[in-house]
Amino acid sequence: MDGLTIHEAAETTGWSPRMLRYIERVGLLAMRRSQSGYRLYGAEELQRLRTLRELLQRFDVGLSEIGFALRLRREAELGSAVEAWFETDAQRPEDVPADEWLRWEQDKHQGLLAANKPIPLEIA
Amino acid sequence: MDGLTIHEAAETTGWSPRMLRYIERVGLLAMRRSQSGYRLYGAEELQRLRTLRELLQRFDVGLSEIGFALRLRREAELGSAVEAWFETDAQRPEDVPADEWLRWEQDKHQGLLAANKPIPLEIA
DNA sequence: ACAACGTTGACACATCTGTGGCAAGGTCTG
DNA sequence: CAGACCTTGCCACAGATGTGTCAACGTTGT
Repeated sequence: MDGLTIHEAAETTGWSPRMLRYIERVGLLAMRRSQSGYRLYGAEELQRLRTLRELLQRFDVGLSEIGFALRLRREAELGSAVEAWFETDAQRPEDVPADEWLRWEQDKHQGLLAANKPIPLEIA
Repeated sequence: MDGLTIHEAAETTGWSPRMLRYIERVGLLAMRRSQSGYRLYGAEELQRLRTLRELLQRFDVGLSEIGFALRLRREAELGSAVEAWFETDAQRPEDVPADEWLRWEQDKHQGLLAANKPIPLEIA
């Protein structure tokens, strides 16, 4: 029985057992299982879980977002489509007027929306 | 006054005026404004909005997800941190047992969770 | 065999996302 | 100047995310 049980893993990683199952459920990590179906956490898994935790806290992102990043690198079509959409404003013609329309203090404090500065769209 | 108004833009792009404002609010596109503050939509903007629409429908993703993709390419640190997290299972030692633990039919029908097949984590 | 722990599934709840609608007030046009 | 349209802000609401807890049932260790 090599590997910690879910409670032990929870203690050393900072996640709750509940969340460890959830992380698996949303598709971020697939733990290996004992024959009877118990999840087994080895050194790698534990490390990875800790790293994930730091990642989320450091950048204030959610599991679903990491999940999307995973989708981006898994589904090539999606990746290039998104890439293409962003890229569309790479070759900008020179006629961007003195842009003021950006009083982007909006409600940054309110938190979550508009942490991204928008892509300035140049006219045709 | 070059450019359509928000209602006109709404009609030709398929978004509602409400959503056009929302898209701006979440940081995906910054429309240029008339001196009095009206949003102005030119050919480029319209095209981009249509493309965005297709993108979301084709891959069933949300604005927030595109927003995150934007963050990924804007914030270099975030990007590499996420990349690094995924990469950690690139150089896998050869001892992956006959992996069964993947009866990933879970509740795929139930919809949104686990559309991602999880990263199989190899033991140490 | 009994306690301690694991598994999935369900109920619950706060917060966020994506929409709509409405109010109060500014702008444009006939 | 009146009507139509714009702006931002707020209320509302369904569905998703992130967590907790509890139930019903299987596994393990002493």
